[in-house]
Amino acid sequence: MKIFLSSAVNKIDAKGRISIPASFRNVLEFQGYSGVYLFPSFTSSAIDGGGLELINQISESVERMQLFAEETDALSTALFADTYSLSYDQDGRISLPESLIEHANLKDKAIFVGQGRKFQVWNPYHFEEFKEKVRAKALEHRNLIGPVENNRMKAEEID
Amino acid sequence: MKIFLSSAVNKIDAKGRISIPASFRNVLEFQGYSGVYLFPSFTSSAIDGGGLELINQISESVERMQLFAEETDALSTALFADTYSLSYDQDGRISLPESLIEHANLKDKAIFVGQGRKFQVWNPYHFEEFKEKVRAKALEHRNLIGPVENNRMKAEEID
DNA sequence: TTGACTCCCATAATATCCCATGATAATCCA
DNA sequence: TGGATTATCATGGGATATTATGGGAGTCAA
Repeated sequence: MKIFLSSAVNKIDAKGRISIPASFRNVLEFQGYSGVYLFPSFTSSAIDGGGLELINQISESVERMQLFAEETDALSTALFADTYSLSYDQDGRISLPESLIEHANLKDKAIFVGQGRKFQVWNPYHFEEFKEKVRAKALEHRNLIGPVENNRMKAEEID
Repeated sequence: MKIFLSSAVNKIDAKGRISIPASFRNVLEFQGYSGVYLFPSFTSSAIDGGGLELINQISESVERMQLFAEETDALSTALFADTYSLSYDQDGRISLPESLIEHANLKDKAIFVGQGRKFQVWNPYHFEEFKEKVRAKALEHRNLIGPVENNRMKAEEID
């Protein structure tokens, strides 16, 4: 089990805690850290999250860019200033920082959405809206995705 | 045996469990994981499934995209948010997530349909309807199908 | 003290483990 | 070859483990 898959709605309790889905915790612990790295998504009102592998990939790609010193500083500030490292308790719960809650517009529930090597945390209501757009895009780009749908007839050829 | 062949109707029991056909389990274990990856089909009210090979092909096609590219979030959400990794128990059974049951309109029975490197899970009744449409279309387009040998797996890939 | 944050335990719902059974298919052997 | 013995498989059900979540008690700092 190596990647973040599927999605789950969990509750934010009265103390501000929320459970990380058990299947996500498996992936995180496989990467060697009983916690998550969270930061505001650049493109949506959601929280991006991942484990050690994600953080390593991001810092490596910054180094590979071979920028001038001040550009590297600016970029890593942009990437890491709002990134939180949160280790979860023995029941698998974290409490989210206020700035992330605001960025993602979270109220009493949040949905954890698997995206392969990372995941996102959304207000469930806003995620439904996003998903509608996603479906349209996925159909457009279906041919890029690989072998999944290529070995059988497409629906429009049948109906 | 390396590919998913033939089909079988199995029962969904009172606890929501269903057996993966034994011949499918052989293929899955050959790929190195005693479980399946399931996700809603983009084009039909069925569940698409496969093993490690399928999920690796999908993740590789996403990895090739840029980490922060604008559409990467959308695409990986479409691919991974509704994909479930379900390892079966020692009797070869899984319990299907509610969202997949709804998508495929499953009641008390489901048919597993081999499709080579992946398979599908259908409500048996809906699958029969689908097959009728496919047959009709195949007759219309039979002149396009070409020589038989080109469309079939080679013998050594099957045994 | 007050509020924020731990750690720990309780619980209900669900999922998984383990064993049993009947049916069918495969194997064996005289 | 044919009949009997074994395996394998799908499925049922009781027992156990896991999960998400609520809440009590202790810690620390302002």
